[in-house]
Amino acid sequence: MTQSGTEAAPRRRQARGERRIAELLDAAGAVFAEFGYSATTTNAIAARAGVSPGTLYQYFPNKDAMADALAERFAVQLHELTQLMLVPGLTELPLDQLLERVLEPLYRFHVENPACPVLFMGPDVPQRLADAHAPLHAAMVAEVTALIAALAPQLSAETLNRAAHVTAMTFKGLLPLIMAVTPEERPAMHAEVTRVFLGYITLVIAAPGP
Amino acid sequence: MTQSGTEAAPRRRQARGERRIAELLDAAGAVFAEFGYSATTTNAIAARAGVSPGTLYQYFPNKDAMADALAERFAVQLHELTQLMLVPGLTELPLDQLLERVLEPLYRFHVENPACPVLFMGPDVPQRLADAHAPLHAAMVAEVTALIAALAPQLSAETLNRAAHVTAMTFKGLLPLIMAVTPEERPAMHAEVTRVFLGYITLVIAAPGP
DNA sequence: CAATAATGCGAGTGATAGCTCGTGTTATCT
DNA sequence: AGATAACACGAGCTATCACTCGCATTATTG
Repeated sequence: MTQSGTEAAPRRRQARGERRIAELLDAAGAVFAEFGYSATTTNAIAARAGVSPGTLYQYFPNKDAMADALAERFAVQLHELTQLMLVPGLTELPLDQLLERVLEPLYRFHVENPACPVLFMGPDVPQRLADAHAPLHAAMVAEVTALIAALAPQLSAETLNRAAHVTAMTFKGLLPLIMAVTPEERPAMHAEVTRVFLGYITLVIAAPGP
Repeated sequence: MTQSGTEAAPRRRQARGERRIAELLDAAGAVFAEFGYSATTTNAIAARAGVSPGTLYQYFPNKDAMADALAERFAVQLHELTQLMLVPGLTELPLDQLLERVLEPLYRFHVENPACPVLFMGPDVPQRLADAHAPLHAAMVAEVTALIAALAPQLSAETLNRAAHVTAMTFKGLLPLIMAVTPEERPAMHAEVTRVFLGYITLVIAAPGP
């Protein structure tokens, strides 16, 4: 007990270490996206990052911690993206333009980060990771609920909530389709997918109140 | 070479063996649905079926073969289901009734067979299994294409095809939502999900021709 | 320029899971 | 009944993978 017995080691991190962490997370994202969670080996992540397994374990205590850190990074980025989307007057726009504004950045983010859906929606992620995703999903549903509520004030809270859930899951379900097509086909597919939301939300708005 | 050198062993299977195979596939379905493909252990499947690992390997050469056999069983059942759905005069029905007729059996099948989406859509299934799924998906898209074509004859083949793909993926994406809710909530969720298709197909039909 | 600490390596270790094999049991055939 | 073959067992083999450890290298501190 030289200074403070219970306190953890200070571990002053150098700039090189921070870079390594980012590189390792990038590599983990690439490998998770390609093979899924369970089938991804830590040695493969280390190799993809161009470092040895030992180096990986200097920065992350285990495989789960890598997934957690990556998921946390995605959660932060998605939160920032959402804040940018929700500009005042958004609900004043025509529905098709509103949808375009909301959906386009989300599509782009997931296309650029294919590991995100793997970690948040994969069937073989550890339970704790799925739990960590719950608040993020809940926040997304809450945003959608607020949007639909502004467009269809006559609906009950329960109806709104169900519509928001369905909207969110429709988005998640159609993501693979957008990610799968070639970049040339993407705009057309993107437009077609947006029409799913246009059709559904139109119906929701037109529904009679309680 | 007692009888025929190249011919494989005849292996006359007893009724008990057939039952075991079915039990093992049922158990595999339950465990795959619960843990995903990679995280499922063959010992867990054997334990769930109430037999020893050795017995499992008497009927299946390896884990992949189990998934293949299970997927094949699903494919056959889905094909039969589809044939039952496509009765003459189906496209004469009002759109909401048509959708109900088509979607309800599909929902029920997947709720009763949760391993089906895991094997056909999971991110960690072996490549060969994903390939095996391609023709099934293509058949489904072809059926949907034919249905939409009957409803909207003015559309080009390319437009029809894209709409069918989007419809199929929307279905796949919304499946987890239906499977996740409690049986009491299921009818309401079911109806809400059907509205997604109603809204989208309405838009597709209303689109101008080329 | 030491001294100290962070970074980096990669062969090696322990545990896990797919799979085997020798043996025993049950069913079918003559 | 006896012979043959399918069925069943479960301890154990082997390959794989998450993870470790001792040591070398590079950066920061005084």
